[in-house]
Amino acid sequence: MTKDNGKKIGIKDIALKAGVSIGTVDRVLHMRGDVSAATQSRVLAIVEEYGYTPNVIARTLSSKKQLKIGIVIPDSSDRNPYWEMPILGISKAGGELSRFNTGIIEAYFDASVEASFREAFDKVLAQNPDGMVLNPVFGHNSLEEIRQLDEAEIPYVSIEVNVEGIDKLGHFGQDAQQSGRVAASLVAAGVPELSETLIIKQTSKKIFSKHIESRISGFLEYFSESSHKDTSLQVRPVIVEIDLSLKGEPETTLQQTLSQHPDIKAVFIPNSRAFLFADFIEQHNLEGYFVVGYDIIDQNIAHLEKGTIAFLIGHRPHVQAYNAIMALAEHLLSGKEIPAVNYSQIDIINKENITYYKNN
Amino acid sequence: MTKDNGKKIGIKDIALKAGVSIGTVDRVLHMRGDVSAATQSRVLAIVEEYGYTPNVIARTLSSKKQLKIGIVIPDSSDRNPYWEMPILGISKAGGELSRFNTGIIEAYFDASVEASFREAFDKVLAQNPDGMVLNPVFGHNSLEEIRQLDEAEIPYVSIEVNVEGIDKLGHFGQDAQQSGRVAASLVAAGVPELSETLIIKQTSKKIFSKHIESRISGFLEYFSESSHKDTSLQVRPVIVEIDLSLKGEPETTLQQTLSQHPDIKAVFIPNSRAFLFADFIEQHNLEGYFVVGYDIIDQNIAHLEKGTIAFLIGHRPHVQAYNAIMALAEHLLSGKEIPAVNYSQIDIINKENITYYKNN
DNA sequence: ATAATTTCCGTTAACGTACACGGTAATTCA
DNA sequence: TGAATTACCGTGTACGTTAACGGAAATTAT
Repeated sequence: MTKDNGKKIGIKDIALKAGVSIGTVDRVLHMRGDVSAATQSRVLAIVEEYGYTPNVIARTLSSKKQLKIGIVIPDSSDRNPYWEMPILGISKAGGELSRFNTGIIEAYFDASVEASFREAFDKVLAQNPDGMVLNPVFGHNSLEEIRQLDEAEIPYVSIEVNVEGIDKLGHFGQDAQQSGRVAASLVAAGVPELSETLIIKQTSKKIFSKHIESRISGFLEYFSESSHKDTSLQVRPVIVEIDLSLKGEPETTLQQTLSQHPDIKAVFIPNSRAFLFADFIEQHNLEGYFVVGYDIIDQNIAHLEKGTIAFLIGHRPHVQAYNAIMALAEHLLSGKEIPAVNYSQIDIINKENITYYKNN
Repeated sequence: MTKDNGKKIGIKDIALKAGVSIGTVDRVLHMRGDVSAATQSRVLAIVEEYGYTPNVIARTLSSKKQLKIGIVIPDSSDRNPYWEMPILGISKAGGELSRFNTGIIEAYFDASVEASFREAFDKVLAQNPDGMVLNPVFGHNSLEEIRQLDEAEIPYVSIEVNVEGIDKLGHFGQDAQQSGRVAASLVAAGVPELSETLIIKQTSKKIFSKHIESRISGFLEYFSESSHKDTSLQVRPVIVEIDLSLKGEPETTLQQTLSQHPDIKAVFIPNSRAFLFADFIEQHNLEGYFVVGYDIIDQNIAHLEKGTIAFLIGHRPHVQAYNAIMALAEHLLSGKEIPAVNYSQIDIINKENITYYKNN
């Protein structure tokens, strides 16, 4: 299709071939008008034929205005330490992009207060970003804000939460269902005589936590499959919901549940709070629970190293954020397409390989 | 230390502050001489004071000569499909670096023929690379070649095999000992009543396979630790060595070993040939072996999905190659330091999470 | 003392792109 | 028909750096 005779073609070459000046080529390339239909098509034909792509380096050097990428994600100062992770990816991306004269505008919101999302969103939008990265934890409730981007023709990508029906360039997240299956496979391999399995959910009306449900669904799906039918009969999920905002929780519910279900051997916690259960069994000197949780945060790491948690599932939130930003930047800088769905890897982590997952 | 009043300083600003022309600044920056000691120190003082770092973008655009990074690694057309993996990382790095006007010169050698290393090495060296990435599988036997780099003052990094005593900028590899421990931890968790464990080595006199030994060492170490003393008594490693170049192997040795040791439940294969054992037990309709192997190559993936292999350990050879090249490029382009040792993550892979490890 | 070198340094043209600014035709208006 | 638009396009400068070129001053040689 495109001619690939060695060198890549430049705006100057196009001008030469089309018999016009580089100014004219620039005008058609940027659709700034003032070009006759004839020359325009002539230039475009050459662009097409030689597969011209702008030299990002030269463009960066020339362009005085810096590209701005806005980011709206939950605050890590929140009680949930999970939100610290994407920030690492943001810094990394910011560092690499700074030399391309593109800056990052970040604003954080309280994931438990819906109004704070709008606030952070507007704050970023006010600075006229050229593109945005969102973690729309409130899902469809934030549609009104997101629509503004469509109107202003600001391209955006989402991370973590995939909201259907919005006009995003792409989504960067996890395959939650599959990660539940991974957790299940570890339980299946690690607990020889499976009986009751405890699954702990967290009550939270606000946040869009579809992926928590998907993880559980994947977990149960695994055992319901033909190849594990023999074990599935014995899995007997015990699903409890705990409202951490209540005083005395999770103590009360855990104590009650464990005494009522003495056969529980495996515990699956489909969110980043596995350490709470681990804290509990540690304080009560309980043993013999095979605990599988999510996310590489300090509290979980500590228990992994002590052996209270057997496995953690990770999905690289920092890489998700990094990839989202870089993909958006590449799109903005050189028009590269972004795949609709970008799932990150599902990592299996235990005491022995945690070391190399810690700081990146 | 360095002044950070907003804008980053440029060569022009330095010239202004020092009361000289940009030509002079450029001369001291590049140590091209023809500058009096007085002005030189004056310029350097300002460079120091304002923490000047060259603009890589402008440099790339200006510099007519392209940077060349040489790569010498084993050939993937060899019988060992493992060597295909780093190549993926090389292509990725090559793509990203092409816009910085830096090219990659690759040469492959036969990992079973020592002379071929010298050949590939010389081929790359003849093209005067500005830096090199080596996989010195023959270890100290290649010292003679590597010394040439020191003499020619060509910086280099190593991947996979860490040869002591050479003046490399850094090494990109795996913590083989620790990955053996990871394998052991999976066996410990997955096989309830451990007894004899088969460890299969491959005879090979040529290649520098220290890491294979380290993997085994890590594997055994895990069970010998206090916390697993109870099980360790039963692990009883059965280590066999197979020479694949012999006719009838590995069939003969495997058949013999398995019949002699009926108690074997777990099999640890510290190289990428786990699929050979899996092929064997599949053909003979054997069951009940918990197989842990290395490397995400097609043959292993197939068995992972069928269940013949329980777990694979991965260490991202493509990322290693990618990181090595990028670090070297950053060093060459902007003088960034390279850590002495860079270990990649140790991935635990089973049937459920293999999907997202396949194509990257 | 004059010529021939050195030593030291400034000027300038790239690199590929962006964009403001003029300028020349063709067209329309009076 | 002459003036005022409009449509279209070229020129020039800038971005930060590299590096060739050349020129003035200082030094050495004759």
